[in-house]
Amino acid sequence: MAVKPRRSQYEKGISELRSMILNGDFAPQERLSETMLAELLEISRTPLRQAIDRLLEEGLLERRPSGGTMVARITMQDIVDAIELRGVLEGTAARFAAERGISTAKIAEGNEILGELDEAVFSGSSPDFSRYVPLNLDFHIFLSKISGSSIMEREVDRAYRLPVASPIAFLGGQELIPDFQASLRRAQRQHRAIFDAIVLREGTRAQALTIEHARLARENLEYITKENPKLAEHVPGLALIEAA
Amino acid sequence: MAVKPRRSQYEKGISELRSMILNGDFAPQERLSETMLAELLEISRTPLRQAIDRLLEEGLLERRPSGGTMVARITMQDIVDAIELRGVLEGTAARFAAERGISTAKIAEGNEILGELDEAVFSGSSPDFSRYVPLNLDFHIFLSKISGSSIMEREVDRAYRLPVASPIAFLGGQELIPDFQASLRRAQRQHRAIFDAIVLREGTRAQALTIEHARLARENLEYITKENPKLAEHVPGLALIEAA
DNA sequence: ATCGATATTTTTGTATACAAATCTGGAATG
DNA sequence: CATTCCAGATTTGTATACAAAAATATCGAT
Repeated sequence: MAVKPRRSQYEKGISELRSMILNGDFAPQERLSETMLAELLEISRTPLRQAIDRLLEEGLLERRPSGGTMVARITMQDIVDAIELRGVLEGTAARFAAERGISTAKIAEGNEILGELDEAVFSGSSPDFSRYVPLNLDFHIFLSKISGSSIMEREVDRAYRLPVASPIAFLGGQELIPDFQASLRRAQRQHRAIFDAIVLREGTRAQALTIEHARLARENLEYITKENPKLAEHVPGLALIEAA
Repeated sequence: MAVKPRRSQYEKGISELRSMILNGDFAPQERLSETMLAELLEISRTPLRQAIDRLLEEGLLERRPSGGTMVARITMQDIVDAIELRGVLEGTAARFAAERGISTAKIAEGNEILGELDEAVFSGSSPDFSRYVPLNLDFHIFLSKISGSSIMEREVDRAYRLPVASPIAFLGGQELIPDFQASLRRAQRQHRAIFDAIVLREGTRAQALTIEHARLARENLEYITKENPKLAEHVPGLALIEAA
């Protein structure tokens, strides 16, 4: 781990500041001074300010009325809404793909991913999380790509960066959660149904299935908050939710 | 016009650079050097770079593979997609409003705006554009506000900044276009239908009507490109569309 | 003349200095 | 004792200097 990845200070600022925020390193309402942050992250104010601008865009930071920035106040409702929004955008991408049609090459590519996901989920006695997680992300990215719209592709990608809305947000420490095994199997059946609808050019169905698929994340969210709050530690960003 | 509005260099950079891009002041593929732009806009590179970052976010600028930035290549399909995306987001906001219900105060506020829009559109012998345009924007902003979701409000607002997707994109020089008068009357009837559905808590209907409402912009776009290309000058940004 | 290697110039990324705005604490005043 | 106002100290916004990287030009060899 001694290797320094040699990325720009700006990127370093974004990713380090983002993980500090998600980690709950800053008190709510606390004014974050630029000089303090620059010292903390060991970068100068110029790239730091770029990083701050970006995290303001993402909604992780908020401008304070008096000037200056602070960690955004995120409510449970915001997360539910962000998940729904992701579903709507992914659903629109799926509808576009169905309406516009996809090439046989893309059909093959989709079947390839789905086949590997089947392997990961159904082949052993219990799902293989470490294989599932990257493949699941692959499938979701694939969905946005086959929309045939660079605008949709960009906006779906952007929705993944909203707090706790990413399709892998709840999969981080999930090897620890036996209760989520059934959820994974359901998810994979939904993946197949979505792709099936797209291939059959059934846009409305593809869209509806995709929106419903995103709501699995909401179920996971509700399970964690109501049944097993200890798991919240494994979901980055869930810690900073306001008590509401 | 001697008064200097005393805004920050950063905001000045955004708005001036944006209008220069939409104006077609830069050749396609042309590499935009920071020093050149800084000189042109009479601001230093620091706020200029912030402005560039912002316009990259908005999709008006693109990073060149070799480094540096250039004006984004926007196709007609991108604009159609951006309009559809706006419809989807506004439609989701309308669905949220219907599903979650809105207060009687908000109902009154909506009726207020709709009443004034009726005045502007139906009272005289022909619609009053100068009154219609700001009221129309008011109604659309109102829609996102009553969604009850700050996330949706933000994302709808963001969609308005996508190239030529704003609900007022085609209304700039519209007093010159008699053919659009009927379109305005249809739009206002749709406004009423959307709000009616929201008040009646009919989420699916509100959503579908709102998406269809956005497609009026697509009709206007098609009219301009196919029937009356000269009008494209009045729609900022339409000039830089690739010939496809 | 063409290609490739090297030198020169330009361009971008980062740090830092400075100025304008804002905040904070406390003294003076009612 | 509360309030207003001011001075000092932060803090942010902007300009600029410098270094690293990239692009471009130059020149020589084939």
